[in-house]
Amino acid sequence: MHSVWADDQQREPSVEQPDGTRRRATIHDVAKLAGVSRQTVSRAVNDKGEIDPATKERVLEAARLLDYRPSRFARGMVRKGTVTTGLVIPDLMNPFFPEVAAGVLEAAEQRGWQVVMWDSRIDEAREQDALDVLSHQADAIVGYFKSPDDVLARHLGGVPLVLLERGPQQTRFAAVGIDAAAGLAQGMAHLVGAGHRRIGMLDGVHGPGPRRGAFLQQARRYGLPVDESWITLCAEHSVAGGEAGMEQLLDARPDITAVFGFNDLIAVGAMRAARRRGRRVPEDLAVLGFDGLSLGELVEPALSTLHIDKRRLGRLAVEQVARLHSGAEPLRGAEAWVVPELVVRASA
Amino acid sequence: MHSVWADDQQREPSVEQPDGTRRRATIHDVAKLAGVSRQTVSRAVNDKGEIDPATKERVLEAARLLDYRPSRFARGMVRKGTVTTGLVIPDLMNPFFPEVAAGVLEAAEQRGWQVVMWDSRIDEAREQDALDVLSHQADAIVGYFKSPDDVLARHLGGVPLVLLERGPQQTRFAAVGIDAAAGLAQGMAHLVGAGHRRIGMLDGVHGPGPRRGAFLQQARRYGLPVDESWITLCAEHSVAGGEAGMEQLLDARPDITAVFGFNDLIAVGAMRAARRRGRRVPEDLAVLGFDGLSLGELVEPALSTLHIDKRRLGRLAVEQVARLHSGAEPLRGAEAWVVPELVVRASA
DNA sequence: TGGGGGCCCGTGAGCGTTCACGTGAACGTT
DNA sequence: AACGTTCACGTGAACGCTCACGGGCCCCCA
Repeated sequence: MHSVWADDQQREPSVEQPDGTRRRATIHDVAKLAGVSRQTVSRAVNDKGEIDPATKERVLEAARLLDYRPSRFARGMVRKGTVTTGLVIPDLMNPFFPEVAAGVLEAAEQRGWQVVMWDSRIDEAREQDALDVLSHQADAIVGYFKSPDDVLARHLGGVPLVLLERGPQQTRFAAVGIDAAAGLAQGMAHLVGAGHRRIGMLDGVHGPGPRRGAFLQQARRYGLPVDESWITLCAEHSVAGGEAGMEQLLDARPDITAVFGFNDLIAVGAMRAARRRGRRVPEDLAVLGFDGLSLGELVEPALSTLHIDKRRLGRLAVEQVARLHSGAEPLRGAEAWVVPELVVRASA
Repeated sequence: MHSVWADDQQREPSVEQPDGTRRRATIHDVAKLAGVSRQTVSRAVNDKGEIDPATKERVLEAARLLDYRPSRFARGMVRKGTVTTGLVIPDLMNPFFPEVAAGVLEAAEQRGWQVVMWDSRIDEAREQDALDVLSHQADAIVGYFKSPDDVLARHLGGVPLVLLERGPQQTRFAAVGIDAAAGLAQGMAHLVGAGHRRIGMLDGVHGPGPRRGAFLQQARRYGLPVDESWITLCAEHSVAGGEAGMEQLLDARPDITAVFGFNDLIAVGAMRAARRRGRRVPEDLAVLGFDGLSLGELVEPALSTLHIDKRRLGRLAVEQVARLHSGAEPLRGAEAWVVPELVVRASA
């Protein structure tokens, strides 16, 4: 069976107007061409009952001829219930975020919601552009944002927002967080248990955050000779960033025996840089990551890491949106946190 | 400065109706509360001119009180120009696709378009669900689809479609393809140039496609003792799939000296399986991938691969959409193809 | 022969905005 | 004193669709 659709859909506008310009066909155009009323056209395209099969076919033929497609706006006006949420991701190249996105998409699909996605590329200005646009087009927004609360509020225009990876004390918006403290408790226990006391950290670009805080807290707890000077900032959250950071850290603290990376990418970079400097991993230097990317299993040696369930993070965020949407109180505290789980492989 | 927004936005509906139920506030509610006309409210929220600063403030205050947000549907009705395209990705866990998506998002953002995303998870039914939904909500759709043209057309309802990675001879829709032939010409030349003649292939789940075709063509060209029996299908496009496939291929053809993987993930799996079997890579077995994922640089040995510019692929797809949208002829042939580039690293 | 009940189909209203006007007041100009 | 201008704001219409009706028509049974 040859379908007319596939051929006709390539040309865009379809109805000639008095002034010569072309315009998308409306339900009225179809009705006129088929010699019926708008309502009958509506019945045909939405295949509801109460229509003669013959006229239905005639109407559909007319619709095909005019390349008619119902306006989603007009439809949305009268049929309530299409929910769209915006999703703002900082960096699609970092394998962490696609997985979070997958969780969001999965949960959204289950609820019959749609997700319009935006890549802020770790740029604060683009992040605000995202808000400006999405606040007009979405019923709620979830995502990663660097901007402070008041800036967000200004660009939000009253649209509900769910922040990813911010603790309740860090924002007055609804949020879904990662329990860095619980994660580092496991991680540091493991490192210390293996005899390490001189432990460095490669922190992310944003500087002091929960992960660094938890790291220092654990260091104090075990009485390690570790303070801020054992921490190096990486210029970017990538393997290259980790390599550069590690070079720097090794210069500053040549005597470290273990290093904790802000995320797996950085940790992998750290391993590479260390080996280039002639240090064996894990014998001379243990490396612990954070995130649990699947690429950690692929590198040599396999990366020990604090694994977090990224899909769950995304699903939780959608859950939060649902609560805001229904007027319920958003989850606060432990329910809205995902706690990392130590995965011991070869690197530490 | 304390913003009212951030607090109020948490509760959802706002206007009490005669029957007791609650309803989202409309521009009319705000107008009534502020004691002005709809038009003045419109002027205030869109901050256009011709309004007294004092009344503007009064109106905005009323809007805040009612948690008023303009309906995107009503707006879309009267203000034309918001373009939304649907993006259907088969598997967000495969690092290849997020990068394509990044290209799509980038190009869409430049044009001021929005992208609603859908993860079909390599499921043909979900793929059609995606079409059913997106055909109602998007002005065009781009993505990966397994379904044949006529099925697609049936679920498309006339919405323009741009297929990713299908050659012009494989579909009557607009498409953006990968020049597998050109890629494999480089790849096989390299392998043969290194002395290999017994070359196997780990193909993807979908069976015979352009990559396999090009592989066999090159094998014939060089007169290699290679036919379909040197090809093993992998159950999934993942490292695990590649490992399993490689086991099988080594059983069937223990004498191969090189193998070409359908994609990098499979190729990495192949390397791992081969090494587990005691074969050194590349000395005993050369491995060549396809895709150019950045994780290829991270594994041991680093993966040689046919690199493709995935972002460009995404950008091209948006370009195609733009053409369809403007009524122009879509790109056909070479302009709509991205050609792989051989990147020689350690594995081959 | 009248009336009840399916079937098809059309009509008006309304969804929430914005746009193109129109209006009245205040002010300055000749 | 009459008139044009500017400013601040309001009024009807239109956007494209669906929903709740209402109205013919034909058939069947009393």
